[in-house]
Amino acid sequence: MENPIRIAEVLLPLALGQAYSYAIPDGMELAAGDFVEVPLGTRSYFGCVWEVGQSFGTNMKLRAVTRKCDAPGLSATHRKFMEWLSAYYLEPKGNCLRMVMRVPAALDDPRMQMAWVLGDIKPAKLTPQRARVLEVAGQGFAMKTSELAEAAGVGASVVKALGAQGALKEVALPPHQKFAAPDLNAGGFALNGDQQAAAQALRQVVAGRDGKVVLLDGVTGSGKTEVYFEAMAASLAAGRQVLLLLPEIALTAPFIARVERRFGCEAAQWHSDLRPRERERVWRGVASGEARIVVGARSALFLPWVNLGLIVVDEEHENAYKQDEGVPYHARDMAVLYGSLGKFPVVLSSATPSLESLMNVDRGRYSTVKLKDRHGRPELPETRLIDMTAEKLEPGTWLSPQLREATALTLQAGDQALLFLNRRGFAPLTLCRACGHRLNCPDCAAAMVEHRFRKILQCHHCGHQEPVPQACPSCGEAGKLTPVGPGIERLAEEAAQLFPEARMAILSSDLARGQMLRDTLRGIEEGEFNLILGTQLVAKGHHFPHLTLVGVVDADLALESSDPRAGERTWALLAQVAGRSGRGEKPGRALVQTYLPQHPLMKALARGDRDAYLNGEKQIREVAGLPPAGRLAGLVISGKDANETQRFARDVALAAPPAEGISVLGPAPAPIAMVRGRHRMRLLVKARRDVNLQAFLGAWLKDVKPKGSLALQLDVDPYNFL
DNA sequence: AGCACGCCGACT
DNA sequence: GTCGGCGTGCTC
Repeated sequence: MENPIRIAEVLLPLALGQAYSYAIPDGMELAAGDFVEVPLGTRSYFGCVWEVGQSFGTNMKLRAVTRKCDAPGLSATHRKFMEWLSAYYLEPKGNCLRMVMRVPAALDDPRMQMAWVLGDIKPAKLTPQRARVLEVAGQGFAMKTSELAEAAGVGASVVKALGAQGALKEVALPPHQKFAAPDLNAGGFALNGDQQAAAQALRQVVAGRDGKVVLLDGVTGSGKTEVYFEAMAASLAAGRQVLLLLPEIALTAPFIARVERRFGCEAAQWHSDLRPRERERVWRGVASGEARIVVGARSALFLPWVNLGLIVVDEEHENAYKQDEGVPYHARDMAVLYGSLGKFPVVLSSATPSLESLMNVDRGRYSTVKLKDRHGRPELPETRLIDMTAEKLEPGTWLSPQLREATALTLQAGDQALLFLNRRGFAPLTLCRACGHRLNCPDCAAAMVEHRFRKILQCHHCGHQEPVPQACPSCGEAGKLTPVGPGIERLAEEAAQLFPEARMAILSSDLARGQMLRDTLRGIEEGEFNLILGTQLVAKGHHFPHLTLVGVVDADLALESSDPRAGERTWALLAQVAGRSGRGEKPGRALVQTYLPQHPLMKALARGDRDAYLNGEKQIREVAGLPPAGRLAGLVISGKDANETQRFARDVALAAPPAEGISVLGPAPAPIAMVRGRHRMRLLVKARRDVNLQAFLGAWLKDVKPKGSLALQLDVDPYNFL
């Protein structure tokens, strides 16, 4: 009998469904969770030990683990989380692990990390690429080869060549700055009675350490933030890490400052546009347990937590929690799953909770804590519908006389008014009046949207842009192209004519970003502007204390989608926008322009009756077997050739095994039938809640192999019907 | 994800 | 006749 060989089952961050076996060399101690370096094919990869075992002389000759990384290993809970994630979304385990291992530099030995700064010598030949590298290096940050190359938009060889010439100098990176421990007494808030009771309830849940989920349900201005801060404090006091998830983190500087004031320490931030060095610092800080508070976007869930004690999901109803590329996961659902695996609580916070969460409360799976407005105001300000079917508007105008008059009076009174239209650009559609031709994206089945401020036509699906043509590209007639329908820029034109004296601010994601956006928001808060025009951006939690009138220009926009959650989303959006008004001293009101004044959603909105709307919506979903009463999975089949794509989609549909409680609908052209030159067909799987949807999908799709340009994308619990 | 191995068009 | 295009499939 030969000696047993010790074997490490190593999962690699690649699209692989299972771990690969490697021999553990003599003298190396490995445990499950450890990060290691292993050879694969001709290259070397970092991976994670999934299991260790031994084997008695098999005939398979194994390659050996090269190195054990210094980084702390992945916890058993986190590995279990990856297993569940993989099983739930039917995604290869390696792809799930990849979301954890997106920071390869964090696995390198920190002592070995070298970086470049500007050298003393000028390069012999100054090519444009080299100039860009030197410009980036001249900013004074020491950067690693790959970082510098990426920042300058050149290959790594350019950097290395400059290094060899002495134009760049190699230096050892300074150690990362440490994350300080929180000071829980740094900045407490005075809580009112309601808040104290709510905070106490959350503290008890945190003390329970058993994966409970609490829905914190209260309108804007009820102080949910201060309440969940107390839950975070309780978890921190117990020595654990806390994660605060936000739907998007681009605009949250003031919010982060608030977190840091409360806890007297730096909050680690995690989002997609962190600099590589900071990304590495946060990853290491979380892995070592030193970073105690992380405020992050959805992907922060996959940081290598060692001691996570609480996740707070702020604005839990937000669609931004759903990832649609790569592994299509929902961060709110995965936070709940992680909590149950790690036996720690999860707090879901919202002024307009998702039907999913409310139904989980009904079923007794979640508990709920409700907060009333601190100033005794009703949930929604006084809201009135404007029946647009009865209005006779001049062509090319979108503001009804009622809304115009109300806006004028508001401005006269020295107050602020907000006109909300959830559509970017000038006009969503451009037609030729001579021949009827419609300006479409060359690569997508979608109209080009005119952006007049930037003087371009842009496709909102692939980003393609071109200048606005003078003549129709189809019939050649000049001056006959006509914008059709309103966007926020066109509304701004109308408003500027109606209210020439107004100090107008326009808030749209493609017009204002970064510092400019922050300046505009501050200007609004300080009363510098009195007429605000905005898209979705204005619904997102900004505080506009002088706002007394909100006008919704087209309340029906979001309802037109084929998505089963269209109504729910419309409600959340309209309630949040309407709720912007009357947050200061003076009461506010909302005027809502709609062509569907008899729609149950509009009628409930006018009465400020959230429960009536939600109950109606729940019934609709129950009857139709739609989420959360039933379950869905979406399949998008795409390919370069229309016929081939259709045929494959039909074959896939026919291959579906019959199953009790499950129906496969389609194939039908996807709502956007072509994107980036790829034709798209869609299948929808509808399942009863009590059947195993994953087992069905797994059995169905295990033998389906898209060939050539064909691709199949599975989306369990789809949210965005594209 | 890479990277090698494969089979069809424009070149010395 | 080769060089190389990138489609397909494998990596412990």
